Amino acid sequence: MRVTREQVQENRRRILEAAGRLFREKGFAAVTVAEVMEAAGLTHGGFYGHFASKEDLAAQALAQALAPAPREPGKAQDLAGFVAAYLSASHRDRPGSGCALAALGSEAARQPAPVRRAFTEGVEARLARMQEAMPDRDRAAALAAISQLVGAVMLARAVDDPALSDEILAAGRGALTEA
Amino acid sequence: MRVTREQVQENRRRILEAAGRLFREKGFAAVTVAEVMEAAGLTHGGFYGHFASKEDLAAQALAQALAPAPREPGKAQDLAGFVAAYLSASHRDRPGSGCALAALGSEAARQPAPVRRAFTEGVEARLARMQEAMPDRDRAAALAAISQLVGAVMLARAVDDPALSDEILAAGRGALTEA
DNA sequence: TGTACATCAGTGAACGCGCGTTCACTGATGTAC
DNA sequence: TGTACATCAGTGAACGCGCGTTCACTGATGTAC
Repeated sequence: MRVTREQVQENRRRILEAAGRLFREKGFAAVTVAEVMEAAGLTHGGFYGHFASKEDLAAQALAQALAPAPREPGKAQDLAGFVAAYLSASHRDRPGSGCALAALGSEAARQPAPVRRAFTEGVEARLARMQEAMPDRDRAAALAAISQLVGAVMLARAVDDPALSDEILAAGRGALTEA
Repeated sequence: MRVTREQVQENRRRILEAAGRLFREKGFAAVTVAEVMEAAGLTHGGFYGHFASKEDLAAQALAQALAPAPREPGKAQDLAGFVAAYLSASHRDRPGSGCALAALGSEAARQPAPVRRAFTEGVEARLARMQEAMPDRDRAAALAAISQLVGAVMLARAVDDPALSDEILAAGRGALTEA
């Protein structure tokens, strides 16, 4: 059944949103096209009307997931607050709505070119933000901070010992706060 | 054709070695049992004589890949040297023989229990080593250093811009050397 | 030590299943008049 | 504005393929005597 042009755009948006969440939760390989479409409230057959392939979806969903959220104008960069939120148990426990760099980092290196491109642009966007939040430090310090954040969340998620997981997050907060 | 008991052990060793390399290079999902067996010089049918399942192989291969290399006795811990080697282009470009934490980190969080157990033991072993290399710092500092190292290599591999990739590694070296 | 037989590691064909992708069809939307 | 028809987004069955796993078989090893 045909659908209004507005509904087409809304459906596309829902597919991308569901894909972004599912990829972050389960990884690229474990998510199926049918699963994404079902999460978006559609059937799998219509998928190829919106995207050329699963790879195309992965690249676009990653790009959207990593697109910088529009910053409230006038709101100052708050490094301490950002670090606390990033290295929180809540972020660790909700990868689906969290940072895609930490959720998909080691998988991204093996993805086809468009996916790596989206990932790289995400790193660059986060770098720009981090530099704004650390105006008295150089670009290298901002890059190191991003590595620290991403590495800590990734390890905190992978480890099966809750105490060690909490310790990893706390250690990251300590390292980035004292610096 | 039956094979000597020594050959059985040698074959098992080769399967684990090939699996450890392939999993780090391609990730858990992208590696097939047949591919591992072929890399070990065998045919796929014999696999289940050695391992209960692909998951069992993943857990054992990861445990072996993360087992601490026997340290040369008397050799002092050299933090600067370790950091330089870990954050080198050579390590970045050879995941198959590199650190499994960086190669499989974000995927490990979604693996079944035995794989996560092996990963966790790997983190603990690296933590013990790192603490020996940083005798004047506390455990949290060692954990933060590991997060920094793992995060930097992971990002350096995922990014598709060689200059940015080099920059990420250099930033990590700077952060861990000045501290 | 030599021999006969039992064992069993490895082989390769086959099975079942799930996945990405395709396609004929449906029926509501959009448009020409 | 109303009507007839063309368009096309979405549906769901089907296809092809690759993968994990199983299994009957082979033939060299291991062992009992």
